[in-house]
Amino acid sequence: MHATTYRTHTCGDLRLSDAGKEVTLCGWVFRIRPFGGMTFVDLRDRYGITQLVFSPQIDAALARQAEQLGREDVLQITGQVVERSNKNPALTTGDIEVRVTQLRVLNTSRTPPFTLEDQTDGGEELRMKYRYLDLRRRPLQQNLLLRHQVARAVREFLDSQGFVEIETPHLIKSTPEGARDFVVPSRLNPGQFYALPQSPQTFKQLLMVSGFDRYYQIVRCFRDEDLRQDRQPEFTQIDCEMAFVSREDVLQMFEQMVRHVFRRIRHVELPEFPRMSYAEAIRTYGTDKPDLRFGMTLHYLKDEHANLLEEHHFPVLDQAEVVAGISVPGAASFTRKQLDELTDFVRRPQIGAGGLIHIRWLTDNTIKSSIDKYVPAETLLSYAAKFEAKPGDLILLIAGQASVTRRALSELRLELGRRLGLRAADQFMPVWIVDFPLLEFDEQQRRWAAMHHPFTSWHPDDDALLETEPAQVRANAYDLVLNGVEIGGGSIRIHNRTDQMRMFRRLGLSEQEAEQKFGFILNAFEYGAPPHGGIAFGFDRFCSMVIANQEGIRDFIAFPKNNMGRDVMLDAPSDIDPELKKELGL
RNA sequence: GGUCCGGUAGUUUAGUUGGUUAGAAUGCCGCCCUGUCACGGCGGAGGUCGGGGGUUCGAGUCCCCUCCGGACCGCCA
Repeated sequence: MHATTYRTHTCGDLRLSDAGKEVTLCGWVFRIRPFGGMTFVDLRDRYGITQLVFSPQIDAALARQAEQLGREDVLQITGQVVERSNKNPALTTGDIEVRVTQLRVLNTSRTPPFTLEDQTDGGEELRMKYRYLDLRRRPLQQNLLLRHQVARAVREFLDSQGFVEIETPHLIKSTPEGARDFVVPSRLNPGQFYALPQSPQTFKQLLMVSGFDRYYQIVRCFRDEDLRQDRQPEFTQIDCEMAFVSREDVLQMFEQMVRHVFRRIRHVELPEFPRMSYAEAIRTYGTDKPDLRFGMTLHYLKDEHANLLEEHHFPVLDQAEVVAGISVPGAASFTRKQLDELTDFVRRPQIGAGGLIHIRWLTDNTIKSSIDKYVPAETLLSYAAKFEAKPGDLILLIAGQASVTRRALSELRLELGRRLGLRAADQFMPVWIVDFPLLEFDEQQRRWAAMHHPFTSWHPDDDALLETEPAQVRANAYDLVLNGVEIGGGSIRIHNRTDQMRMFRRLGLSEQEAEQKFGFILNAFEYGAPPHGGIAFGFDRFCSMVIANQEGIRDFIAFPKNNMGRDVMLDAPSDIDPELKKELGL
């Protein structure tokens, strides 16, 4: 199948049944084991590794030549497939070897700056600089090969459901709202700029207006914001939109798509996708992207609505807006050192809790707590009971401002889940988060901003609240969360001019601004726009979850940027020719 | 915009309170070795301790500035 004028087989092809054949292989020298006289070479390509034998008994001159080969030299060899006397069960080709009779060095290699083993000795920076070498390593090859399979499975499913892949432009118009745009100067229109799309959002809505009632695209998107382990300035979305659908239709369709991919790639049947409201997620997990692989949910002694605390004359508790915590099963035996570490963890500036109160409910039914000076044991015991705790459990409490406390507990829960091995790499727990708030108040800009995006429709029951109680309006939006990672999100869209204008007005855009920035879509809505909605998946994240159940995405992208948005291999971004700059009117 | 961690042979790293010639592993080079598969044995070369400035009799080590990398907060509709 992979035979060419250069080779008859790949390095992963040959089996015992091929013994006796004369074959020609091409590949890279992976490891070389010279003995006096005979030399073994592991020849590698993306299909596998085949052991070559050079021996004085076959060709003395060739055997001497083989001793001079270096790692990563590119070879073409011809020889006879023979059964091995010592088989290697670790290799799929381990039953055979090739006794080489002809050797041609197609190209030599300098010694690579790091080893190309599965566990490389290379540091991050070096591997990025020599990305093409890093990509020779098996783990990264596997990632990219599987990424290709994920994309295939996605297309296979969507094609089967009548979706049409349509390309949309990359040179578009900069719009307010959302992330910072990357811009491209226009030579033909000096002083003016295109923007690169943050997503094809408005185009896919226009395609709905055009009647392509099932659209998708695996498409590059660009956002000029700071990077993270799971965020790149250019990333790939599975962008989807459907006309004549309700939220239920969209959730059903894409639950099936995700199931299909997991079946194809992981041979895993996912559990049913439960639904959870945004409010419930925040209350019980402290986050809108809960990891449902384990429990340890949040319990409240005091919140915005109720106070179960007694008066303790202990300001930390008495003055807190929220007092909440989690019960850690079997952790009452944690040492002082472990508890101190957890305290430091929640007090880190990024998390910002004031401190951590612990209540250890020992197996002899006694209580040991950091606050037993202030709170009597029987009261602590009654508090512990509210956490569905039992003897042997550790209760960790945080008191303070509501949002900070919830976030700290959410992070603490994940950290403990990690330490206790509750976040299993082979377990997948999806959940749809629904009923997000439509709007959130941007304290810096002193205005309301769309939580999802400004084209999201709202719950009909909340229509009257848009102008009066914006914080109370529920969006017709949804996120798909898998093991604590947001892998997709979407909404049912606004599809008439009147409501879209109400939204823009709510966001503080004047009639003129709305017309100038979004006139094209407002106009389109006046020509028979159908009800529609959709979803977009972060394809890189989706792949990293499907393939490895991990959050980082760089190892699933062939040529990623570093955390300053630089391509260290190309050394981009860089200065441009002053002449070019002049032509562009910069 | 901010916080934290790191930068020492090609590579990954150790380096005590500031004190003799900066140590190891791996890779590389040479010699030996005919069944290894992380082959093995012996030997060798390889360092502007990221850069600059300062403190000191003396700085890899302490201080200041700076560059680079990583993680995170803000930000990411």
